[in-house]
Amino acid sequence: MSRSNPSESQGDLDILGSPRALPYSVENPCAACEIREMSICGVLDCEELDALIKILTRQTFETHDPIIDEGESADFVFNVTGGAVKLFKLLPDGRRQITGFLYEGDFLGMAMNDVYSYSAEAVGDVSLCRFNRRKLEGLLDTFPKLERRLLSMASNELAQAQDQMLLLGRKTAQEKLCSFLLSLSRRAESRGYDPSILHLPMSRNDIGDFLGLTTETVSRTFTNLKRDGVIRLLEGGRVQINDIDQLQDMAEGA
Amino acid sequence: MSRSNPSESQGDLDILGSPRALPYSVENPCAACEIREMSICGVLDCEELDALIKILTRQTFETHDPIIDEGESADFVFNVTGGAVKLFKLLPDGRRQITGFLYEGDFLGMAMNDVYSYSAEAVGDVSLCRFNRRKLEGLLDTFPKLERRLLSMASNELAQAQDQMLLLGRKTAQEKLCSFLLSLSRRAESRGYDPSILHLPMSRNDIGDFLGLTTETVSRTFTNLKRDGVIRLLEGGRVQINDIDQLQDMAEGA
DNA sequence: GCGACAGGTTGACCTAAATCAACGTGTGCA
DNA sequence: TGCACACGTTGATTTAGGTCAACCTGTCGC
Repeated sequence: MSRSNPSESQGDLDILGSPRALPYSVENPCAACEIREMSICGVLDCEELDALIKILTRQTFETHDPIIDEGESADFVFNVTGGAVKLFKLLPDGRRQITGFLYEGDFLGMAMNDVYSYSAEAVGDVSLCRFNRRKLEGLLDTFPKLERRLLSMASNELAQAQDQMLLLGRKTAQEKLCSFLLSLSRRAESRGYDPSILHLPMSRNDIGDFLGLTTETVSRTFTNLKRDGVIRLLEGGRVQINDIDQLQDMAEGA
Repeated sequence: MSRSNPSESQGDLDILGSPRALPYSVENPCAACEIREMSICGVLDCEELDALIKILTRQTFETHDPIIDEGESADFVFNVTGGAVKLFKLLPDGRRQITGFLYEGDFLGMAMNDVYSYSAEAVGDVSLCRFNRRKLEGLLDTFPKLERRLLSMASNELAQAQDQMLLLGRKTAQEKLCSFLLSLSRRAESRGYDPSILHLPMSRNDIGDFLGLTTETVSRTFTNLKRDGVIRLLEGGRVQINDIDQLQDMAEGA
């Protein structure tokens, strides 16, 4: 797929409803959306979803496709429905800081003014729901609980950002990598997956740019953790954690 | 003043109103509050402020007084009305990351769940308005514009946090310090002060813990900037910026 | 008036992580 | 079939910033 032309399909053309009489209108794919409960849409009920779907477009992206570019007019916000997305900021000479990875259910577009304050790119195959930002803001007046949900998401993101500052400013390479693996483990657990088997769709370079390290240091630190029996590298970019409590201690230098 | 007993005065006992017939109720000190416009209270009008003042307590603190402690039950949120506050997180071995400095007009308590996710301490003399969190949350239903304001503040804080991640993860000591001075300059300008004269109420050690550096490196970097004619150190912990454009370039490695 | 102490600066030296470099390995395309 | 390229690993060397130590200044309490 071309970088400049991700596939789009208008939500209201994308009729996937089953013939059974669902409690939702069959024209609304949101009703059947598997990740709805963990995303912003989770606070809305059936008829409210109809309002949401009118302002939504579905999109898909492949590895390295740009999703938004820092500095562009911030006309859209997104809901990740599948795959992983990286958010990053660049310095003029090309140094890059990844400020976060988003996975299914995550909302993209929280921290922004008129213009995107960071860029976003697909890590592997990604599917999104795209919303016109002005129209979504209009819905906030109609559905106060949507606003409440956004506020609580922003609050969580802020707490996460503070943890990341502690990591970037004060942790060693090993503590950084352990913290990263631990956060993936916690996320897996909260989504009902096995917390000891992690999927790492991103490259070593991406991990480095997230943790404030180089590719080489990330690779060496993985090797050390493997050697010390803390983790095992499985095929397919997966990692097995042998002792989560130990990892927790190592993440805090305890 | 004792660390454990900051002075308190109930807002509704603190009658400061002038005898003139103000458009506000004279019993409400918020009406005359100089920093109201830049804080959350700025969105409320006179009678709405009356609801706010019922749930507010004024407090003052001195240097090094703790204001909140990470892990404590998050029962209160605060509005800084004077002085500076530092927010920080600690690792078990004492390493510290300051995640932000708050000044007058700033809101303290955005990113939190049941429990404070960071600590806060006074930098110099501080005055605050303290709100019962549950009661303030109750007001959000009554005044939707208060909620909108909080969301936009959270959004700004998030953007700031992302800038700080770029700084901590990818900038050199000199770029870090220049970025810090530049952000103080921008804040001064936005508040109507001279952007080339900065007040630094915090210690070199605090600056180091904010920028992910040691005291010594901060001190040496100040010396270098002075030597290169970028800044001048004035008495009273103030700093004069000689060329803001140059500082801007140095902050981004351009 | 002075002794203790906190904060700041500077110097000498050290080290964690960066840089530079070589080399695998897998995958997709000619 | 093979070769170009992206990605990962490992080794040798460098370096930015940390650590350790000395010293200076101002100030606060006695």
